[in-house]
Amino acid sequence: MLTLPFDESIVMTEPPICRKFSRENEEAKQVKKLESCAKQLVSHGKHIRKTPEEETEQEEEDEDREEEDENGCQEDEGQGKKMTKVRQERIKIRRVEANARERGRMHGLNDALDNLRKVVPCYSKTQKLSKIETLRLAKNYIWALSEILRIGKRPDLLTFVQSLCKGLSQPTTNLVAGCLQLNARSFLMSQSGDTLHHTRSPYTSVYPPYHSPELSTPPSHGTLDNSKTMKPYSYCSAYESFYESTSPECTSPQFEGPLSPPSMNYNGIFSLKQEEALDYGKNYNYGMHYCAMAGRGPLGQSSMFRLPTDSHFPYDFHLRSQSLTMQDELNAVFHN
DNA sequence: TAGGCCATCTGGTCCT
DNA sequence: AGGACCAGATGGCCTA
Repeated sequence: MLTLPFDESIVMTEPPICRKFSRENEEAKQVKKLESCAKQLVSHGKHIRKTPEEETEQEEEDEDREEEDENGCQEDEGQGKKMTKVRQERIKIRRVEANARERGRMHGLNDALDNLRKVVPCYSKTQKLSKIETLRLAKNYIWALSEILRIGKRPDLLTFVQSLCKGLSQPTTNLVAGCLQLNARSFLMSQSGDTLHHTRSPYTSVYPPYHSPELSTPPSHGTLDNSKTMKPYSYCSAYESFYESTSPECTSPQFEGPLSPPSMNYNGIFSLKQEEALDYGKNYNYGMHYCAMAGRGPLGQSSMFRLPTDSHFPYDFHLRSQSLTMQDELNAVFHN
């Protein structure tokens, strides 16, 4: 399905993700503490037995093992108390070790999730998608790309975004939308200010890197620059380019700081969640509204989705009057 | 303050 | 026996 070559070893061999938060530092401390505790317990329980009492315990333990071998169920009779003590200690040791392993396993799982976050079309180091939303978005992304391969044709912009956001929570839908838009801005800014004449199709910023000759290699999972390499993901570049020159006041911030997901009117411009797929005729209007507003938000990202549906978009007439031309241009760009 | 998200602990189960 | 995996319980943190 997904033909993008993906070398898991690249992911797996990358250095452990630097844990930035104090809580994680505390966690690391706790891990070390517990591990040292476990080692102490292990060494105490298995190796360091120099006192006569401990040697006695060891002997009794060995005897008990022999007795268990012979009589199976006599462990609690006779010298059961000391045995229980030793066994309880061993059980504690195993429990501590198992806890450490479980922590490590969950950290591995989280690292894998972090890697997954980096390859879905919405990535921020500072505001991560939740685990469940990451999985949902990844599933949608895979599905959408599979559909592209199956159909052999690039879908309509909004159809693609709808696919991405299907089943996501409203905040995540907002986040993805905002992320795409902001990334588009970053992408445009990186084009040396030449926002109207891309040297490559905006599709290269939307679809996986293998669609772009310049990005023909899989994302480098092992570098610290993943956010930069993934930033170009955007489906809105083409739309934005139409407004860039006429909206000098709109300078979307880089998608780095804590991103407060734009509040979105559910019935409004970018209402994607749990709705039936819009037909292509509607897509245009939705796309225009969304992107126009995204570019025109007087307060930047946080306001880009807030206009109610019945409010008059200031450039509505402009859009309508140019709709056909722009649609043609968009089609030319997106269906290159 | 309630709810969401998360990390951790824990016991059970399965596999080697 | 021991490790991996899983799911439930619990408590902390954060945000609306």
